[in-house]
Amino acid sequence: MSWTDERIEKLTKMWEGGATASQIAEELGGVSRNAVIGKAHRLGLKARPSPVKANDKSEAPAAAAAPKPAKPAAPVAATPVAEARPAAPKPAPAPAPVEARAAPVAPPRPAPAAPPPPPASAAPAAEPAAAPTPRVVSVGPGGFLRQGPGDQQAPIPPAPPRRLVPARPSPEIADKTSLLDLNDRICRWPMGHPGEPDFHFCGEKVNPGFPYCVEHCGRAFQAQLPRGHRRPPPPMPFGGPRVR
DNA sequence: CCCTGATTCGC
DNA sequence: GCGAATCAGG
Repeated sequence: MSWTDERIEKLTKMWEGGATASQIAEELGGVSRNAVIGKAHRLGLKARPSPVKANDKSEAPAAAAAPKPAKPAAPVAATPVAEARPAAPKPAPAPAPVEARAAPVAPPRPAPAAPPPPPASAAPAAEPAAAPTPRVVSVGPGGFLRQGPGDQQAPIPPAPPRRLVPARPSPEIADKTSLLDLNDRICRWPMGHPGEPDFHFCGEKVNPGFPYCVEHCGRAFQAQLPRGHRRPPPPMPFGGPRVR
């Protein structure tokens, strides 16, 4: 396989869209993950959080004078990854006292409405939230509170009168198409994000011969328009790369 | 182990 | 330019 313009374009779009090299390689076909990464680098589109290069070294005056010119990362439009890296003042990581919060009894059902996607940077301003009385509290089955190490609360609270029952699907998704409901005849277009309480599938009758309904076939399979008058890419399944 | 991206280096 | 091999963190 060679890097045709179309393949390069697809690689670029997916890379900037946050797809992993493996996903891109699988999508393109005929190339390995390494090939995708290598090509991406040669194309100059780098700048993505690497698990191995997550460290930002603060001035390495020693022999580590990196000869790398540190490519300006090009005008990468919108990197969905929060890349807040001041790299300058790195105060000692606040030795946060044992993070402990008094865990309230978790409500057994999720919030009724799907939580809106969190902003790009989840918690930029680290809230102090210094609990004046750090206590280790955990919640055991049934919702009772376990005692913490320094916690000398006399008697063990009475056993919860409730008995544990299997979790039930929340009413929000009770009548929606779940993974187990999928078959060859219903549209498996994902709605929402996997893992979220109301994640489900489209569930419409499929466009015969396709895995999706007519509407979603239109999203999944698009005619390749001549260069120049292409429409902007439609939203990716799952709503695109997750913003964490 | 799996995954990830980065880098190297022979081709 | 290409990509397998390798590295290294999560």
